[in-house]
Amino acid sequence: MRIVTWNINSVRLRLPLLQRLVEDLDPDVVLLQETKVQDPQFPLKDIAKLGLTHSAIRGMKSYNGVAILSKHPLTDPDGHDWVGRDDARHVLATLPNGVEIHSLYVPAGGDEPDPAVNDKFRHKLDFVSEMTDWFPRARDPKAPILLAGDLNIAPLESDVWSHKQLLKVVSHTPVETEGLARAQEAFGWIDAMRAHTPAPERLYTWWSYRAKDWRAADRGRRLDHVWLSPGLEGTLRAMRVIEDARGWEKPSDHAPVVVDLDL
DNA sequence: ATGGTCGGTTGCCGA
Repeated sequence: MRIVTWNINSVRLRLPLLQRLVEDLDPDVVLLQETKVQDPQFPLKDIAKLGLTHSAIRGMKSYNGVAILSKHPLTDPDGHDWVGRDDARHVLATLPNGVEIHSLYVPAGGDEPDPAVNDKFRHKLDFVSEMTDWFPRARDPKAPILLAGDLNIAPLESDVWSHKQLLKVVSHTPVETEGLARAQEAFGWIDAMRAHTPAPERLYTWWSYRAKDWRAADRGRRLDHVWLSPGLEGTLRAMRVIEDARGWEKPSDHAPVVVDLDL
């Protein structure tokens, strides 16, 4: 089974790029983040033409928004609002093979990495903390669960272009990377991208729009992740970051990540 | 040290 996750940064603007991605990769399931559209306006009919006829979506006006798009039927769609905000950052659904899929968009956290003065950073830390507690309470790690999306944290030194220069930059500060490590440990999540491509090999999924030549500068960060529950241990067959998609016409600033699981 | 670019029921805000 092939699963793709992508922060698309507006699903309506980039529908042609989604079409190209689906034609190129023929995925069973696509997870999206930053769809930036309310549910009634989500382009489900166009996406069904690509063969992704089943969906679980949670959107809002202008900001955030997550989706699960699938060739196969989806049951028990749901979503959670951590930190008590109804802001469309999480959706989940179950595939016919029993695998539960979660699409997640963690708050970016603003510019100032100090929760005392920056409410966006406080929100990010609280969101990760509540999510950390939720999974062991609500789910059995032995169950087959995949969690993927834009976690907005690059945890390892080789997940960023310069560990030293980014230590005080939101996405790579110790309080964030330690929080993400706790979330991973609390449920026993397997970091599928790093299981396939171990550190210290360079592995990025995001390059700023502000660089004049993103490919040459290669100042990337691994903000997008695919996590597997212990119940899915041993199923990972392949993983690839579709870096070329960052160079397509009118690109998202995130590249898609594809995993193949033996299910 | 600074400013750089995107998207959205836009003229700022969030990323």
